[in-house]
Amino acid sequence: MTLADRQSWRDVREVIRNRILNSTYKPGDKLPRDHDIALELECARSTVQRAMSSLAEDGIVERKRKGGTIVRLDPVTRATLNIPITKVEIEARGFKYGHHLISSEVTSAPPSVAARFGVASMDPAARIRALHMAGGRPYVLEDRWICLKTVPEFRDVDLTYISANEWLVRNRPYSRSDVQIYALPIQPDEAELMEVPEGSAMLVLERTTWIGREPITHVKATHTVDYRLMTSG
Amino acid sequence: MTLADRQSWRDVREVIRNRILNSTYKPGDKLPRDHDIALELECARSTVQRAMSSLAEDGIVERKRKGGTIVRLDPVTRATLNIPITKVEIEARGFKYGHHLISSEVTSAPPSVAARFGVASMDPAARIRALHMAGGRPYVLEDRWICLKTVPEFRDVDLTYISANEWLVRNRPYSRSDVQIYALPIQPDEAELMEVPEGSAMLVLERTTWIGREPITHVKATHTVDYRLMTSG
DNA sequence: ATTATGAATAAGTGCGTACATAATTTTGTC
DNA sequence: GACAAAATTATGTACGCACTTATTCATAAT
Repeated sequence: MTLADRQSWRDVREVIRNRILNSTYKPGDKLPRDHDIALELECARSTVQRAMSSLAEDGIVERKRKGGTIVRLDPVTRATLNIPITKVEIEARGFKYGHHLISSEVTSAPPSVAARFGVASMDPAARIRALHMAGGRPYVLEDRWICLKTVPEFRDVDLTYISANEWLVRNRPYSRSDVQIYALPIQPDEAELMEVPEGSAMLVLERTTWIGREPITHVKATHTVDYRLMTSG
Repeated sequence: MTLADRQSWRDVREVIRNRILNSTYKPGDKLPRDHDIALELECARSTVQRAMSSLAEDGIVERKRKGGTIVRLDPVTRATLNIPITKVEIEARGFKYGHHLISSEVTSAPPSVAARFGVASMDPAARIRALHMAGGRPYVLEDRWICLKTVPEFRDVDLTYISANEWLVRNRPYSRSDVQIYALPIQPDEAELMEVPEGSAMLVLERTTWIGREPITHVKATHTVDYRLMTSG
């Protein structure tokens, strides 16, 4: 199967992907060397290289120096989530954004939070509890810890004007983040804030972010009952 | 800041990323052309190109032909989920995998399912309900629809030996998938199966997969109460 | 039999050039 | 001034070569 003329590395990727899909190459099989595929498809090795590294990124094949390329034995679904700034998300859905500060204090972070950052202590820390509103209705309840050693300027931010969420993302971009997603019955005090029945099943996203090795913030975001995280790709 | 000698495109990416992090380039700013960055960092344009397209994939910058490269105004957190075959996931956690078929029938798929595939009808369809066990305890309850027009061989699969999940992923790789994640209180009949109190908050993953434009399968997977989806990157 | 040593191999990276493609800006025409 | 055509520009892709690096495999030394 020779590709006629003008081709992009995406075409090469499709050819290889199709061979995996139709079992020309089966899970565990070793693929020909980049060089040979290049000869067969009449393109440069660098084009094959680009296609193959894309397939590797997608979790479809595994590549090892000298070992060559093999079709993954245990294919994984790689789904990419886009998590926007809450305000942007709400406005994109056509609702008016609102923000209520529930509490703000400087205190000592519990070990469970420090553990998320992989440090023994992250004191002093700011704890912010806030409610993001969409069209006047509760949308996300966030419980946030901020490492004041890493972000000392945060002490001077007026949270009545801008949410901690937005201030941080606009002023303190992170270099690494970790996300956990789970379901949780809502606590009695939170049920009132979120205007849902006690014990409702809520989707919770916990995000932890670092700049380099320094902790920035850890946030537990509890979403409305009907909230859905979506991916496409 | 000139890079000394041997450098990989990852180094170039880090230089640019750091400039964005420390606000040398601010959200909305236009970056220099690849060519100029290449001159400054003393490398080839193709190296800059590789670094830049990686930053674009990560959602940090946006690139347009002629328009140049700009720092994204609304930074998004791109989190990549790895969703393995359930059996592999359970065994990776050190539990013995078990699989119980609850029901299997050939029927007509409801409109809500067909709608997920973006088709008017996907008949005939197989509906499989099954429970995946980890160390003898319920782990995932799956409610699956399979398009028999796309996957006719599925009629002959003996589901007492292999789960629909595993058979499909090993025999019918997909080319496109869509994932939705949400929280849901468990239904009374499902509570008994999953051995949890009625109304417990469950994490649900719905996955829809296609091969080309043809529907393959849609599955609603309800996870154990303490289940956490994790991402790192 | 076990462990160093080293040759061979296949992917990873870098470079420079050429051309393709899309979008913007300039120019030309009415 | 409005609109279409053409020049310009920055990213996208392709290619071939050279070199690097990790890993395997065969061989030699212990």
